[in-house]
Amino acid sequence: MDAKVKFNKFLINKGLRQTKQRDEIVNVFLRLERHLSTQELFDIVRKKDKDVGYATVARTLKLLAESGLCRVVDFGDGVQRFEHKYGHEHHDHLICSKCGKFVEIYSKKLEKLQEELVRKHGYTQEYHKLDIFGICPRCGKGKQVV
Amino acid sequence: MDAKVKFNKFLINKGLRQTKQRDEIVNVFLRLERHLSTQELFDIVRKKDKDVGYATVARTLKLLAESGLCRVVDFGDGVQRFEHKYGHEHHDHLICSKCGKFVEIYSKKLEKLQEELVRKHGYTQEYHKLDIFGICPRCGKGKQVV
DNA sequence: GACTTGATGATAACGAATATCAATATCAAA
DNA sequence: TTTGATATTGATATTCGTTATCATCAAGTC
Repeated sequence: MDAKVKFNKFLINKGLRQTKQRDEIVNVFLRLERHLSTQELFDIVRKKDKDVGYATVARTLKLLAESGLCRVVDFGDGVQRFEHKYGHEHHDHLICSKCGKFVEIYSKKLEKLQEELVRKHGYTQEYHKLDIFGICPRCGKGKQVV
Repeated sequence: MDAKVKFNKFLINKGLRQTKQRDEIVNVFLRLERHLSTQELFDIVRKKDKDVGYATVARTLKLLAESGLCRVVDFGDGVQRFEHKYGHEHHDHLICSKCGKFVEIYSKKLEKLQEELVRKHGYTQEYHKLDIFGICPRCGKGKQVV
């Protein structure tokens, strides 16, 4: 199912309305394949349409998360960022602590191990969040031979 | 080396001073083997001594983190919490998303796998943070048979 | 004991997320 | 199509944890 369709179904299911602003915001978000903060998305949307407020962008991102189209990522800098989720494989992040550049990482083995650990403690996993911080090749160049 | 001694060495190394307030705050923190927010630690310290301000507790926790005695944990609720690090094995967290109860988890295999992943991308790992959210046995009881 | 300079406490400033509210738009029903 | 109940909106106020400010105080050196 198309992501946009899924969102609209979500709205109807919740008794919410489809509006011009929500359409615009969701369209822009879905088109951009990257992590965005509320402010960043607001700035982009605002360039096309002066009639969209910050609050509406924030509210719509919340709805997008609720609907399963995106998820919140929090690298601990106090800013919530949102990334695509629907139609995207789960992944974790490897973040350069110097320049902030990150890559998405995934390992089936890792996931399985985590699941095992959870079961061992009697928990039922809902989701997890693995952020690895390190130095990227570019930032580490010339620093050491390892 | 005793944790307290290590902290005092850290202070001297940085050209900082040992004060009554820092002593008190560090003592209380080291005695309590649990995660604490600035506010929580402040409340506890304040009960013993009315002459310690919130700002000093916040500043001291920052120093404790810098000195390697504690680390910041952030479960994404907007509050920084601090946990012991010195003399404690590295571990990750398995958190109940219903009641907030958590257990510390550790797996050597998991750590190794992560290290491999990092190397594969040409990064040099500094640290990582794995939080798994799920339902704890108590909260999940009677809900489903799985 | 005096002096240099870091430390302190109270509180202001900050920043992001969220709440508020009057005006407006949606959409189902008439 | 018009209407009306109510969800939505934009601007902004509020909230809340963290951080900065600054006059006063105290640690540690001489």
